Amino acid sequence: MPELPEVETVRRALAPVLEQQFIAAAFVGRDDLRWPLPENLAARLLGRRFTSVDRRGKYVLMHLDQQDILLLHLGMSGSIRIYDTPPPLGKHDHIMLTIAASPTASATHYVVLNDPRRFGWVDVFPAAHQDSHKLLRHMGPEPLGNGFSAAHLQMVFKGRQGPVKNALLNQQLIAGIGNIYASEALFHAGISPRRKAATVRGQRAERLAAAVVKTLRAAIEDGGTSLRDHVQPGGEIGYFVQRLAVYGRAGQPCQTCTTPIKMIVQSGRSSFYCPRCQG
DNA sequence: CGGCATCCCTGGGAGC
DNA sequence: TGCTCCCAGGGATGCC
Repeated sequence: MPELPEVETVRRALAPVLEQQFIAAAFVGRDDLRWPLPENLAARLLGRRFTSVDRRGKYVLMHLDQQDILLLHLGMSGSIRIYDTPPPLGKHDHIMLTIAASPTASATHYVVLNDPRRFGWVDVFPAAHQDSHKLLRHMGPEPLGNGFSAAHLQMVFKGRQGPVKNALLNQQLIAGIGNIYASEALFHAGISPRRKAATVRGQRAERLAAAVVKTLRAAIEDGGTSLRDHVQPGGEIGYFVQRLAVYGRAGQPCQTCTTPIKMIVQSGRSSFYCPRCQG
């Protein structure tokens, strides 16, 4: 599922359910997802209190008492569901946290991580290590934060001979953009996905930066994009799928000029664009 | 360092 | 209906 907007919908759903609440029970159904889970994960989580729920790129960072962070990445097929009664666990429900107002109070919520392909991952580490964490330390700025601008894009694209589409997917340059929103942002900026990243400067960089921000914000408003796996934690689908201009629309008319949308493969991933508007 | 191919894994849909 | 094949929103890794 999950690019920045989908992960943000997860964060927004989790925050009010978790903050200042305790883990009264923890079920961990296997010892690895993409990588081995932290040893004794269930025991380490039991009795802990959540302080706040943040997001960084495509990661959810759940802050725990004792200055720890519970990190979650949903990979390609992961989803979080929140229930108020104990749900039956399915084959791919790997982790369930029982949430309560105190470690021994009766449950208020059940938070379940489902991930059929198991490309997701989970870690627990001291908050002090966040900046040095292997998976976080090289991540680029948040596109919806203060560190992102056309000037930033131009700077990180400088010298890059590869296509701008690939550069947008590079989490070290900008955090949180995945295959859907890379195509969408490029369409809204009127830039071909094949254009060499280094040539996105000046007005083009301005248009792209603005399109990235606008596209991501609109998708968050709609609860993300549901193609096959993504559901919001309350079970709602993400409605941005109805607003996709090019992604998944090969052969359909461009909404601006009616030219058929084209699909190409770049570094093994599909890209969609209008050959006329994004010449 | 940049760029590309490969790999991890399961399930859904297309095509026969 | 049932089988096979291909594809999928992620990123680490290793090779050139």
